[in-house]
Amino acid sequence: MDAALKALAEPRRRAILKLVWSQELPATVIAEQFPEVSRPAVSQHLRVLKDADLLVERRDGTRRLYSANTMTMSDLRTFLDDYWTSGLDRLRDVAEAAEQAKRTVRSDIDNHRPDDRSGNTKGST
Amino acid sequence: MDAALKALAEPRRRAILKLVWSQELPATVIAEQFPEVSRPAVSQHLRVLKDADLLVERRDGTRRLYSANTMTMSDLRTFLDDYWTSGLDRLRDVAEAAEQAKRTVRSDIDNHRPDDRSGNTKGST
DNA sequence: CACTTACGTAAGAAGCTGCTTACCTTAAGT
DNA sequence: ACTTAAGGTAAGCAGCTTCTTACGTAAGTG
Repeated sequence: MDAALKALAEPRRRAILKLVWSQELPATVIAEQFPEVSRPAVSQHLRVLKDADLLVERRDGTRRLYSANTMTMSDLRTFLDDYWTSGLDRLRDVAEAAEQAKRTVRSDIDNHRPDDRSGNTKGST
Repeated sequence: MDAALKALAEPRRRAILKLVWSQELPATVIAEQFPEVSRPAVSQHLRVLKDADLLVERRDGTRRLYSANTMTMSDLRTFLDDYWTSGLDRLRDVAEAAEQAKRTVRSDIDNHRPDDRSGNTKGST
């Protein structure tokens, strides 16, 4: 799912996916829609999309027919939906931490530095 | 909108966004949830999210309170939805091109090379 | 006013991405 | 068998991302 989002972040890949959204197309034809870049470039995009499960490849002789895996798209929608609604519990936790931080700074600095998140106080020189 | 997708492609940014999904949090508290990376790193992520309009920043004294702009998220959902359903017309075009390509190759090669999309047939040595 | 907290920005290192050219393989045609 | 079409893979490069450290600045506190 993570891969799908990353794949879609690339405009060219979105364009490719759009192309094969409603029907199968052979790699060459897809590549021809993008005269800006070389065929191998498109081929690589196709691989990324396929790896992200957004594309399905079907062999026909020497040709590779690609078509969008629309299911992954709807899965993605669900995923995003889920993503934000989930984990609201631990947020409560964080919210409290925020409040705490606000009122305990004075006493907090007494034993540790909130800003110094890394433990290495490496003395330069 | 493009920016929003790119911003969400980064796992860390998704995590940050999730954190401020239901309430405002000051930058420091957000940063504290990610001990893996430095505070500036988180600050930079916050900027990207803000630029993508996924975050809203509010000043309170020396603090910056961040909260998710949920509207952008729903806009994004709409955008994605739209994206795939739109442009189905020109696809018809491409589909036909595909068929054409299939049956006119023989005569097509007679006047041009389909694979040689770049015009430079630079003779090496 | 001095000090500290909160937080952004600058500059540079390291790694990832997308592109290109060159090459290789597989399936058809003849 | 030879040739061509289709298309993936390899290697390398340029540019973008992400991270780090160091620094700068605005707002409170004594």
